[in-house]
Amino acid sequence: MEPPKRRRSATRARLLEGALEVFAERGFHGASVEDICDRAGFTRGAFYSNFGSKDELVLALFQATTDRLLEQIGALLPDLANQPGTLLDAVLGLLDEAALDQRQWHLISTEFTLHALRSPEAAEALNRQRGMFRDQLTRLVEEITAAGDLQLSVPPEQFVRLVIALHEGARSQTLLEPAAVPAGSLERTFLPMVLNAVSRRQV
Amino acid sequence: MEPPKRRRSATRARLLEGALEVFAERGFHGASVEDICDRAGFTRGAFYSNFGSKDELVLALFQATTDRLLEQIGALLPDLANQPGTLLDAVLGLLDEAALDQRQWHLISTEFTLHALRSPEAAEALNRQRGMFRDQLTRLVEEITAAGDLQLSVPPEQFVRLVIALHEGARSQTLLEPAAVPAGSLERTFLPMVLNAVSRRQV
DNA sequence: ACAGTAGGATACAGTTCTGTATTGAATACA
DNA sequence: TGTATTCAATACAGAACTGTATCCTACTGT
Repeated sequence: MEPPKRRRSATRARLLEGALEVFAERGFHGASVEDICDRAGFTRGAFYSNFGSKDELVLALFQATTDRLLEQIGALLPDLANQPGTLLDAVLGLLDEAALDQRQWHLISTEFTLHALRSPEAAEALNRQRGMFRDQLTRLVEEITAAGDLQLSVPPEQFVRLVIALHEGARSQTLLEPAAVPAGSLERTFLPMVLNAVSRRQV
Repeated sequence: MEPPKRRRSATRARLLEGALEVFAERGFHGASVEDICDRAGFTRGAFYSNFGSKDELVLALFQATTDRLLEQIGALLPDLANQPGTLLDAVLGLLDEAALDQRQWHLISTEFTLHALRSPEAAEALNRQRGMFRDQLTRLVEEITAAGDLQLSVPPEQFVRLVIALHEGARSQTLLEPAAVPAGSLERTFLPMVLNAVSRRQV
C-alpha cells in the first residue's frame, strides 16, 4: 500500500473534496459529518482522525480552496496582463476563472460569508483571503493601465471593489433568474461606462 | 382575556418576530424551534399549534416580511418621487429604507437566497418578491425621469438591476469591513458616472 | 519474520432536536 | 351557570448527530 504520509494526506484531501460538494448541496448545518464521510468513501473514524470538529474542517476547507484559487490566479495573471484585449476583459476573465463552478463556488463562499458575519475568527480568515484576491486584481489593473498609458481618476483598489461588488451581486441575480440575467450581462453593460468615466489619458 | 382570534394572531406574530431575530443570530439550521419559542416567550406547543413545521415557518416569515416591506415602500414611494433631489438619492433612499436593520436584513435575505438556490419552491417565492420590489423601484425611476425630462439609454429595469446588484454586493463588503467600505460609498462614487452615461435630455 | 505503530472502522454513550399526544386553563356561548 | 371550544403547556417517543473509546488491519523498521 501507499506510504502512510501520502495516504493520510490523500484521505484528508478526499474529505475536503467531499465536504465541498456536500456543503454546496445541503449547506453547512444541513450537512452532517457522516454525509461528508460517505461522500468521500470513509467513515467518521477517518474524519475525526484528521479533523477535530466540523468547525475546524470548515476553516481548513476554506484555507485549502483559497490557496488553490490564489495559486491558479497567480499563474494566470501574467498571461492576462500581456494579452491583447481591454482592461475589462482581463478583469472579468480573472473573476470568472476564479470560480471553477460558478454555482458551487457562489453557494460555498456566500455561506462562508454569512458564517464570517457571525464569527470574528472566520471573518478574519475571510477578509485576509478577500484582501489577497483583491490585491491580485488591483495589481492586474495597475499593470494594464500602466502598459496602456492609462490613468484612473479613482484609486485602482476602489475600482476593483466596485467590480467585485457588482460581480457578486449580478451573479446572485443570474443564479436566481438565468433567463432574465445572462451571466456577465450587467457587468458588460455598465462597467464600460464607469471605466470610460474614470479613465483619462496619461500626461 | 383577549378574544381568541386576536390572541392567536398575536402569538403567531410574536413567533415570527422571534424567528426573525433568532435566524439572524444563528442562521436557519442553527436555530432550533425551541430557540424560537423561547425567544417569543412560548413553548413548542404554541409553535406547532400555529405552524406545521420549521420549513412552513420560513415561508410564512418571508411572506410576512415581504408584505410589510412592500407596504412600507408603497407608502414611501409618492414622497420620494415628488421631493426635490436627484434620481439617485431617491433610489438609494428607497433601498436603505427597505432594510429596517441592514445587518439583520442582509443575513436573513442572503440566507433565504441560498435556500432558494436549492429549493424551487422557495425560489419562486423569492423571485416573486424580488420582482415586485424591482417593479416598485422601476416605477420610481420612470416617474422621476419623466418628471425631469430625462431619458435613459437603457431600459429602466436594467438600470434598477444594476443598482440592486451593486447595492447588495457593496453591502456585503460594508458588513465585512465597515472601516474600509462605509455604507453607500461605492454606490455614491460610481452610480453617478453610470447615470451620467445613460442619461440624455429628452427631445 | 516480527514487534510496533498509524490510520481508519466499529460500537457506543450522551445530547439535542422534531413532532405527537395529552392535559389544563381560559374564553365564548347557550 | 354550565358546557364546549380554543389555545398553549407538558410529557413523551423516536430519530439524528456528535464525539469518544476501542478494535482491527496493514504498513514500517529492524
